[in-house]
Amino acid sequence: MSQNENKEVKESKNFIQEIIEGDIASGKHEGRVHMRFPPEPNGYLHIGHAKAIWINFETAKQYGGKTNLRFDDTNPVKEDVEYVNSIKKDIKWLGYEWEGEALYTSNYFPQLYAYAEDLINKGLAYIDSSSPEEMAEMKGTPTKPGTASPFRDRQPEENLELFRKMKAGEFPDGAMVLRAKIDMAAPNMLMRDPVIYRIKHAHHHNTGDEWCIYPMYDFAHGQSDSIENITHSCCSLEFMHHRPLYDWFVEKLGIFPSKQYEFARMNVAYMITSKRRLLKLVEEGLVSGWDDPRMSTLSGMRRRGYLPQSIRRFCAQTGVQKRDNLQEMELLESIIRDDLNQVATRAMVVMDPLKLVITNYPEGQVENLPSKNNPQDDSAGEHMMTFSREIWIERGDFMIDPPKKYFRLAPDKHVRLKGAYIIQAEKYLQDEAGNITEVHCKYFPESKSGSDNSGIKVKGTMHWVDSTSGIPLELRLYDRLFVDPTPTGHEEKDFLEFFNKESLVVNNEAIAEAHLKEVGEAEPLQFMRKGYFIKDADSTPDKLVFNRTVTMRDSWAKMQKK
RNA sequence: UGACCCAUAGUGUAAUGGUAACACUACGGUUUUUGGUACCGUCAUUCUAGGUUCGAGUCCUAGUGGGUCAACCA
Repeated sequence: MSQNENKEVKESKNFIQEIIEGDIASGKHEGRVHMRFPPEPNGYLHIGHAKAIWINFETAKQYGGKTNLRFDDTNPVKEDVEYVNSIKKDIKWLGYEWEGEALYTSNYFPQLYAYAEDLINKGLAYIDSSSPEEMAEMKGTPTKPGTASPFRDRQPEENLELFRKMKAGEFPDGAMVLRAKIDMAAPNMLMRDPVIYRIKHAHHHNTGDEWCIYPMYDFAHGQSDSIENITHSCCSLEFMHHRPLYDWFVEKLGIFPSKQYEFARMNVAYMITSKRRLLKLVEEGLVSGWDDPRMSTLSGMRRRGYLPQSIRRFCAQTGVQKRDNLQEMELLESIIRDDLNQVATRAMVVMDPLKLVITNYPEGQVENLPSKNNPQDDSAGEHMMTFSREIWIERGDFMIDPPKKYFRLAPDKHVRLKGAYIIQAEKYLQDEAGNITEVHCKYFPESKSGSDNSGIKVKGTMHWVDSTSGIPLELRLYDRLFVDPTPTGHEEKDFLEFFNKESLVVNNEAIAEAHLKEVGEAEPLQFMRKGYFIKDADSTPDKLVFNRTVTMRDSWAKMQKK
């Protein structure tokens, strides 16, 4: 756990913690706390899942409890081992360890089948041979009660026989279903005799071809919680209406009484988490894949250079409650910058190079200057940079006719080259089009960084790269994927209309100090005055590629806009 | 024209019947060899109307507003 996580101790309790503390106080389950994270292996984990993972694992940990990882794999046509593996990888990356081995709802199919027969024998479930259309018709509407299926009064013996034949594979998909017999007039639509088993002659990623009938979510989830002796089953708000059903099965089956609690899922501005829409971005080639650094997936954020502890801190700071919420990106970015600031190795990279000649620096001379790896942390050490007569500076750092409060280089102005000398601009060269091609300066030898006795005071300090050792770079500059905070919140418009065409800008002009040749793939970097970056796996020995994680805060740019 | 859930600064989260707090954002300032970092300051009488109480953001009632529910998905 990071320093930053520890320094933000939260004393106030969320509603789930209060429930748990109440349960512990009353001696429920002997004070045991056992939770679970139950993803369906049908896609990649995203920022919304991170919140659910955080709630379950952190809360259990806080009360000395355990958290299971259970793959809720009751629908064979949607699921795949590829997703199982990526989900495990992402949870570990986030920094969590589940209790024992990963579990699968599909491993409980025999038990769930037995529960179903039990319900049939108790006269609480029946085989309905109606078509899906007929069933929908008889379901009613929220304001109009449903009507009973003509098969609702089938006797247990017949139901059992049909159910066994279903299991034996004697019927085609869709021929019939098993329904719980509850109340066709219930105000809660889910209590109007929900389907609990359906026929699917499909290959399952875990059970293969062993089964051709599969339980529905409602007949699997609560029971699986119960089988695992889960004490607190936390899920998002949209499952609220399922709770009465969850409790009904627990009661009628007489099994361990797990309890379900619902929290509001976390929404983040400018991000989408709908699997369908994320897939569309991938399919239409608007992003490079599920791990594109702009994606809200954990794999995308990892590649972007977000630290797992930053995501954890974000989850902690956004809280747990039952109201709809839209978190601002500014909070996430502020946390990411804060964490990266502590650990990122500093380097100098010029993104838009302009040649600068130091006219009074001896031709052919090259000196080595030390550069701190991290001013926040002396133990991070330092590395060497070369300095010579010709260096690269940022084009935006020189102006012929600067505005007020411009602290950078301009004719006759002084400025410090970070870690090197103070220079003063003397003249500049232009091409026919009027573009500045070169700036000529003089330097003050006695102003050397660390031993400055020049007495010159400067307002600005600039980054630079030496021409004798600088290396070319590819920079991938990422921005938010959408130009609207809620791209899916406009009924009239498709979310793709809000796609940010500038969400990726590739820069192939950048020149970096040679030290970057030595950095590893997971090493967070700060390109001074430019932002935080991370080396991308697309890098080759000839061409290093870096992803921009987040820009620096830039109060000058903000001032300029006004 | 049903049921259920929700309502506190721009955003998000606290305040457990007793002085509305914290973070982010925004704005202003100090420090600084990153216009970064760090630090200081400014910004709400809690959706509305009644009620209970010595006292209500908190409890009750009624409105208003938002969300969710009619897959052989999870």
